[in-house]
Parts: sequence; C-alpha cells; structure tokens
Amino acid sequence: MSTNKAAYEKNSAQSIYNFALLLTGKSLSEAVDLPENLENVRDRGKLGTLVEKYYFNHEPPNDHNPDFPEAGVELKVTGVKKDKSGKYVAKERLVLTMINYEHIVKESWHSNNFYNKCKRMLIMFYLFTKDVPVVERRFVIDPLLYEIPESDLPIIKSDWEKIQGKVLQGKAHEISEGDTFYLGACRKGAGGTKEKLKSQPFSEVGAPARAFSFKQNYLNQLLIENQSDSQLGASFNLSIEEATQKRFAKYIGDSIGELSLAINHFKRDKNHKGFHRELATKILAKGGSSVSEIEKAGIEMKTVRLQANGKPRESMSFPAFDFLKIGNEIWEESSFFEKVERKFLFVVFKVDGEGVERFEKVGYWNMPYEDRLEAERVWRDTQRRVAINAHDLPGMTESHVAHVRPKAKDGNDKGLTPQGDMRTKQCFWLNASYIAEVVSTI
DNA sequence: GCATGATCATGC
DNA sequence: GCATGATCATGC
Repeated sequence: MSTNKAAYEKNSAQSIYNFALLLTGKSLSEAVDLPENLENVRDRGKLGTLVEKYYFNHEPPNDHNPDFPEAGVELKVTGVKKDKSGKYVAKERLVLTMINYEHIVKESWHSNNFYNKCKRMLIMFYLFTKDVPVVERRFVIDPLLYEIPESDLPIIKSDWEKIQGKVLQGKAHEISEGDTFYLGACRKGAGGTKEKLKSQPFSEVGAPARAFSFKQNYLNQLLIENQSDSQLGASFNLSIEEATQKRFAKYIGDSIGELSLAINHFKRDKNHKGFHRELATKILAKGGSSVSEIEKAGIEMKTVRLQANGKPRESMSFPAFDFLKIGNEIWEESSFFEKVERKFLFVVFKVDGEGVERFEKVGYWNMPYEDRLEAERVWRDTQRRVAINAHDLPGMTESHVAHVRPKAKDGNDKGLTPQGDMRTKQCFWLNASYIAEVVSTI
C-alpha cells in the first residue's frame, strides 16, 4: 500500500468513508499507535469509541447529533462472522441509539432522535474473534456508507411508530423485539433488576431500558449487498457519482505498480496506449469488463495523466470527423457537440515528486457554457475552413479550449477533402492546458 | 517546452 | 477490419 494516503475531512461523508476504507484488512492496533495501558480491551462495545478516538482522531459531540455532525454521519463498528459458505454475516444486531421513553412520546417521525442520528451511518465490520482483544480484531470487509433506502423507509417508519405507540399506551414494559420488522427495540443493559428499570410517561410500571437496533437479519441483508455489490449503488440510494467515488476510493494514492498488483497483475505491455483507461475500467467494473451504468448514463470517461507539474502532456482527443460531411452538419447534431454536452468522468493519475505515477483522484465535470460556446466557435471555424482548405484548420494557439489535429491509424489513414485531395484524418481535441485547468477544479 | 504531426494496441 | 482513446515523435 502506498504511504501518501491523505487524512480526511470531517464535513464530508465521502472523505470519512474513504478514510475508513483504508482500515480494511487491518486491526486498529495495526493501523495506529495505541497508548500502552488501554482498559477494557475485551469489551466489544468499546471498539467503536477507540476507532473514533485513535483512528479518526475525533471527539464526537455529547448530544443527540451524529458522531460527525457536519457530515451527518454516525459511526458504527460491529462484528461479523463467517457462515458455512464462507460469507461474512452479522454476529449480532446493530444497536443504534437508546430509547428515551419520556422523550419519544413528544416526537414525530418527521423529527425524531433516532432518524436524526442514524439516517446516514458509516458501518465498519470487524471479524469477531473470541478471546482476542478488540483492538486486534481485523476489519475484514469494506465499510458501508448506509443511508436508509427509500424502499426500506416505510417499514422502518412503521416500526418506529409501533414502538412509540406502545409507550404512548403506557406499555413500554411490554415492548418486545417481535413487535417490529427491521428496526427493533432491544434490551440494553444487563439483567432486569428493579433498580435498572426506567420510568415511562403513561404508566407507573417500570420498563427495561431498550435501544433502537437493526435486527440481525436486516443487517445481514446489508452485508450481503455490500459484499456482492454487483451493480453500482445497488439499493443503497447512492447516486452514480457517489457509487463511482466508492469504487475508486480505496485505490486513491496507489502507484501504478500497486494498482497493477491489485487488479489481477494487470501490467502494461510496451506501447499499450489504453492501459490506464483499462485499469480504470477494471476498477469500475470490479474485475469484469462492463461499465453499463456509466454507459447508460451517457457518461464520457476519460483518463488524464498529469506530470509532476500538474499538467497533462497530452491533449484529449475525440472521434475523427469526415472532411466531406462536416460541411453539411449543423453544430447541434455534430458528434463534437454531443461530446462536449456530456457529463465527463475524469480518472486522474499524477506523477509524484519521486517520479512515481499514482492514482490521484476521480471527478465528474461538465463543460461550462462559455467554453461550450468556444468549442462551437472552433467547430464552426473548422467547418468554414475545411471548405476552403482542409490543410489549414484551427491550431492549438487559436483557442484556449479546443483545436484540430490528426487522428489516424497510420500514414495511410486519410480522407478525401472538398478540394479533391487526401488528407490524414483529423479530429477535435481539448487543449492540454485547458484540461489542466479543468482537472485542478474537480 | 510547446505545438504539431504521426501512429500505436486494443476491443468490439 | 476498423474506430477509438491515447501516446509517441519531431521540429522549432
């Protein structure tokens, strides 16, 4: 693994997630230096606190807000075990937040403690290993950035209302886990001795302390989807943007060599000009070759390789045009128009200070209106000049956005010009200097 | 060092 | 077989 992984930004769920990803495969004690005399190293409930403190270096607010309030992210750390088929499954339910009987009766679904705190959670999974101190238990699968999916919302809402309803009826002491489907009210705190019972607003009878939790089965569903992950953002309410970021996140900062190792030893053969693009495609497709969601959305994926100075050596090419046809085209129906109107996905590599090329970042972009006007101007100028002299077309110095240059298989790959001679096929290019500007903003 | 010209390996 | 995305090569 590389050593220049960045830390994270507390106000960005994506950044927090990316940082959490770096813990996959490690235990807390392997990832950070821990103080010598940690207490409660066998208390599994303690691991979440320790991860927050020593890995994220973060002090959560002591109120009803999520652990990372600015990002709206609640951190959860929970145990998994292997089932017979070798898949990771939840070891137990996921405890979310305490139920306050006095308070819940004053809440509504649209503003309640549980939803406010837990609507978005970063769930990290460690392998439950008995008798091993919690800080040495490994995070064996990628964490999950969970948002209550639209499809699950009605059930979770009705579960919450069911629990609230019992308290409203003065039956908090009668609540059971079987009342609900996804969201359970599990017993919290050891034993049921009288002094540990809580008061409830509409009955004199004391009720055991309970907490909202995701039932084990529900958590397992999430785990299964997290492990299969065959489609981008499947059922996690992730936009294509978020899902793409997620796919790439764990490779950011890796050198080409490290990426190559990680992607089935996919190495660059001499002169393989599509190597970086193929790497990106493989990451996006998780080993397969299809990137159907990206294609369906009409997203234009481009790789950009920055030199150590932050600028790409090369301009960015588009398909060749036909000297004879361009004269009859209209801008809005041209292929260059269609390209510059698209959403771009830039996969950016950069050479670091030691000359090692690393995977820098990914980002979406679409061309600002003024620049599309400039692209249009270059296209129109090209159309005009092809009719006059197909050997005199807009060069790189004539526009800060785009130019025209050869695009051919070899020296024989030529097209007939309106002047009746043959010329190497040409295409539109986005200037390297323009790409440098653009990529610095994503 | 940049603009321009030439062409490569690959996937479909 | 060829279009494609991308990179190499050259000249000033």
